[in-house]
Amino acid sequence: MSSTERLQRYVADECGSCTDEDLADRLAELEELNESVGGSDLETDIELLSALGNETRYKIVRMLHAADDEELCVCELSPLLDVSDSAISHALSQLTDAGLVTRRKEGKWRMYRATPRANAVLVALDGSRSL
Amino acid sequence: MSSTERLQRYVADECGSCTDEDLADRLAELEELNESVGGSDLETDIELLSALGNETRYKIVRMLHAADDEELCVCELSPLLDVSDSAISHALSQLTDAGLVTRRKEGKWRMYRATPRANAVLVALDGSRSL
DNA sequence: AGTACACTTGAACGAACCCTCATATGATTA
DNA sequence: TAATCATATGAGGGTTCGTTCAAGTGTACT
Repeated sequence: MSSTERLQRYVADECGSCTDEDLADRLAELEELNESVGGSDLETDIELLSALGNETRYKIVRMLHAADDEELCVCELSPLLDVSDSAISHALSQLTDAGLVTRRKEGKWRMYRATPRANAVLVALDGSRSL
Repeated sequence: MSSTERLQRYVADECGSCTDEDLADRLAELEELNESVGGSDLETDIELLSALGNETRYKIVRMLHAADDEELCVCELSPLLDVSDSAISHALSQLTDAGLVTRRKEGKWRMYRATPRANAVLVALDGSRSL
């Protein structure tokens, strides 16, 4: 069964009848909704969201965000995360790739900072909690 | 090696010296950052983020968001997603659990709508893209 | 140069995920 | 009541993920 048959029945249900033309119109409308999805850089957004959607990585970004635009070094994150340094490093790499943190060398230490985009997403999460 | 030793060396590097007291102070500061993480309902946020961090589910929410607060029925989502109806249904359940969409029965059809929280997060993503 | 340190990177492995197929449910129609 | 339809739910299996361990950089100190 093609899935447009079901859509045709739905439009008929909605409007009383549904010619092939009506169906084509509806499909075009839906296609337009989908276009707007494409315009949003799907891959980048999903990389960002799935990077944040993990406890270790989320906690890291939260701490950097709470640090109020100050940098933190790996050795400051480590005591509060109960995973290995290696896991933290993997997490930070992924967060960097996703555009959520930036990295800077300071002697033998590595400093990390949340990006404006990371802050924006966290602010949105906080602000929408009670909606 | 306890990870606080490394932190102690870091604080010493930063400030010239680091007594056990200085270290304890620093740890307390970091602990405070972590408290603010706890205040953000970690589990709920992560459920939301990881729900959105998948192509099928992200596309669904994007379409519902683009539909401008109108409902869409499963049969309208289906033609534009190249996965099975079953996969779409699984996706919608997970999105419902995560608080990103709401479900309503209309005869034999099920209507879905993006929640205010879903809209807020997508707006934040769009608004922060160029930062 | 050699050692210690602060991470980073790659391999590996169990756990979690995301899909499909088969089956169930609840509503509508014949 | 039986059949059909729209969707949901459960089981299964291949794939991806997240962590740890082991080994690799690059920097600083001796």
